[in-house]
Amino acid sequence: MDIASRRRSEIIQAAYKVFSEKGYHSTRIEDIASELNVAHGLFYHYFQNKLDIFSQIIDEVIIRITNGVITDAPDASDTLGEYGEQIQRLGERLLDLFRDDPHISKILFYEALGIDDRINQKIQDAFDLFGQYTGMYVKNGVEKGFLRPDIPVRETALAINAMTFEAARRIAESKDKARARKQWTKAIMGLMLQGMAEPGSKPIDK
Amino acid sequence: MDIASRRRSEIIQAAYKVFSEKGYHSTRIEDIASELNVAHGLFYHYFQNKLDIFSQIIDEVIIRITNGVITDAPDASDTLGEYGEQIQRLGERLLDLFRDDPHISKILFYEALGIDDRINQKIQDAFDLFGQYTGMYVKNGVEKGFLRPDIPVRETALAINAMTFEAARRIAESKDKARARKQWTKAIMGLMLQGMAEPGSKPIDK
Amino acid sequence: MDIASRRRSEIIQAAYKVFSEKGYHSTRIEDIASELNVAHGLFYHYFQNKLDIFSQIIDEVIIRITNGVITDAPDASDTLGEYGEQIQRLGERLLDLFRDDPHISKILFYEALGIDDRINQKIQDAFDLFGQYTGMYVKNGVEKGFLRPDIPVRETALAINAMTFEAARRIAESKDKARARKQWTKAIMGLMLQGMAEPGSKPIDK
Amino acid sequence: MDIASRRRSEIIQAAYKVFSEKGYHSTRIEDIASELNVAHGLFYHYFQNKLDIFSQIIDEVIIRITNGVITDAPDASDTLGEYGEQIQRLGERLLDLFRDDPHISKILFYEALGIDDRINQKIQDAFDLFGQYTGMYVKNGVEKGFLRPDIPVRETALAINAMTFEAARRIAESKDKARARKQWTKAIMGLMLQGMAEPGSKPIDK
DNA sequence: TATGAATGAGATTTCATTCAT
DNA sequence: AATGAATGAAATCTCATTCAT
Repeated sequence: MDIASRRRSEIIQAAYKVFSEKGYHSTRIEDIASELNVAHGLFYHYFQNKLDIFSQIIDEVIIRITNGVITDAPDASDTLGEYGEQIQRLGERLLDLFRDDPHISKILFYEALGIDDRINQKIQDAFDLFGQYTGMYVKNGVEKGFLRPDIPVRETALAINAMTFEAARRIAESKDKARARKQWTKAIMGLMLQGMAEPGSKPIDK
Repeated sequence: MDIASRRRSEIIQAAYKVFSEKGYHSTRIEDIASELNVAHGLFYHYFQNKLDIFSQIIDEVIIRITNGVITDAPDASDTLGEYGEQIQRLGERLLDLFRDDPHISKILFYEALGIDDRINQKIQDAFDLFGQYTGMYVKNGVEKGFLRPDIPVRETALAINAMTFEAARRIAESKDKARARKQWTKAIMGLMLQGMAEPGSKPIDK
Repeated sequence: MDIASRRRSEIIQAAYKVFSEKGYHSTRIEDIASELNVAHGLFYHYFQNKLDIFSQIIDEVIIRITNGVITDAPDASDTLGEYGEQIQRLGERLLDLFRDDPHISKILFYEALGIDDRINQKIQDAFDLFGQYTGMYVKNGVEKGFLRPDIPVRETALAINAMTFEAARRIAESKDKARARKQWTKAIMGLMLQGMAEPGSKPIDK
Repeated sequence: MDIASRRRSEIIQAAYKVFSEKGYHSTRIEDIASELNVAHGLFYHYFQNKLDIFSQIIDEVIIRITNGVITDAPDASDTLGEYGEQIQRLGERLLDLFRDDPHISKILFYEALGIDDRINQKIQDAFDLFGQYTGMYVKNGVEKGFLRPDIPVRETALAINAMTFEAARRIAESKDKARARKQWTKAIMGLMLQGMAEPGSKPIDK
């Protein structure tokens, strides 16, 4: 890797840290530069402007999540049991990502929105993509017959993701992360596989 | 209502609109003032500064949601059937709120975070409160015996809320809102009451 | 005194107080008005603008000092003894004025200068007038033969005044005002009548 | 001297000039900048804000006076004659300072007071220090026996300083500065060493 | 590649003053 | 006479961006 590329990623690293700590608007180019003990003018040798680097950082974060999470083939499971294992692995990988990089949560959920329409769209697109991916799992389960056929696939997938991201955010902020993770996994897996109802209790027919 | 109070709410209305459209940082005091055809100096007769009014708007939004949603006694249901109805009413009221005021979604989910730590905290607190409220429903169900006793109450409650707010946001952005709402309701109610599993399919024991 | 005149002097009183406490630039018209529990718009029924009232206050202060101090005929004393008594009475009257109104010192020495050229000039003129008045005493003493004939009258008079105003300012700020006043009187009278030299000590001839 | 330091002192020089001409409040940052044909934003690279630079200027002025005036050892004189010479040198050095820099008088006596409490205090402290210094001279004279033992040291010292600063101010404003200086020196030295009384005239006993 | 001095647009905020009621 | 809502000029300060070195 040449010097320029190294510098470039150093700046990205520094910016990533500062953005996630202070937020986009409170971060001055100077803050990023002084994080590296470098003149702030140098910044503009590597990036167009402030939004440019932020946008790239968001891209990277999204790619990181995408690559980290999307690995299994969604049609690999043939039984509810396999499905459960598969979906849990999926969630675990996501939680690992957030655990290993505490900035991800802050920048993605708190600092990235409301800055720029294109960034909003990017994030929106990413969540849509995750939704589609989760949706493929659900669809597979329905087609294979181990998930209810009347499930609204897209909305259910997005709901699962919403729960999962909420879990990631909450675990990141919790004291006892190990315990929080266990509880959240149980809660989400429970809702997905069984629902909350005590077997035997019957809802009224509608 | 005297002139001052009227002006005050006019300014809040205008600010609410502009903030939700342009976001906090892109909104200039001038934008709010010119929305009312008023000198921008007038703003400072009624509010300390830009953050002050934004903070008050967030307060109002939170109060509106709280009042709109929290009405039923969480221990009113005695059967899974009643519980289902009750929880659905709850969700419907929330969706009504978001449907009736399109700005609410934009300002709450896209523009409010990352502006100021106190605002972040306020929103965090509100979501925690909603979580506790939902948690009381779940707890009631567990105690009455129609919900599984091994549910992690707090996390499940937060998961339910996460799904519900995701639904609200998605419906607000959807074209066919009526249909979206129906699908989302079905998805969430399905996850909560039944889970996704096709009855008969058995997960592996763990 | 009619209502209008009463209001007018109420406002002057309030303004005098606030100006002397906060200084000209830090005083808002609102501060003056709220001191009287009156709408700030009312101010402009009685005064042209902020500088107008400040200028009038300075006028009043100067008149007060002038009237309070300038009473004796400067040529009334015929001996050094009478002169000493006369000049001491003069100083005492000035110190009384400053003692009875603690604001005078603050507004005159700390807050009035550097606001406006015309105000500077006014104060300058007043001090010149006091200098001329003191100068008449000195001149009388020289002419009557009990003061040294080689005294530079104008400068000596201004020097005496400078000491006296310094005394006034310092006494106003001192804890034990009675003692401070005694010491200052002794110091100034001593310099004027005797100088500091121990009789017997002779300066080198020049 | 590097570019930054040079610029820094250029700005101080320009500010010093403009402040002394227009006063603190009438001086806009823009005025200082345009004095140097420089963008006003540059100001903020070198100084925190307007008060910051003014405060530094006052510091410098005080240091300049202190260094320029306080040089002799106050206990160096053993006779009234030596004392007279010493004290005159002291005054001359002060007058030289004010003569060589016409701004000093304007900024110190007209523009610096009433701006900010900390600045007021600074000036107050400086005058107190000068008072103590002069007081050491007086004390030395009393101890050596060539000054009257009943002199109130502190007040007399402050009175001497008050006269001297009044002299400095008046000379700065006079047309014929050389003559004014001669007269003032004579007046002050006369008061200090001899008093005004014609030898032979006796004050009444008290 | 690196520096950091310099620029200047732009936003917030203050508050003296006006004026309709 | 009294009110206080409304105006808008003006000033401070910030900081992304440029560019000469």
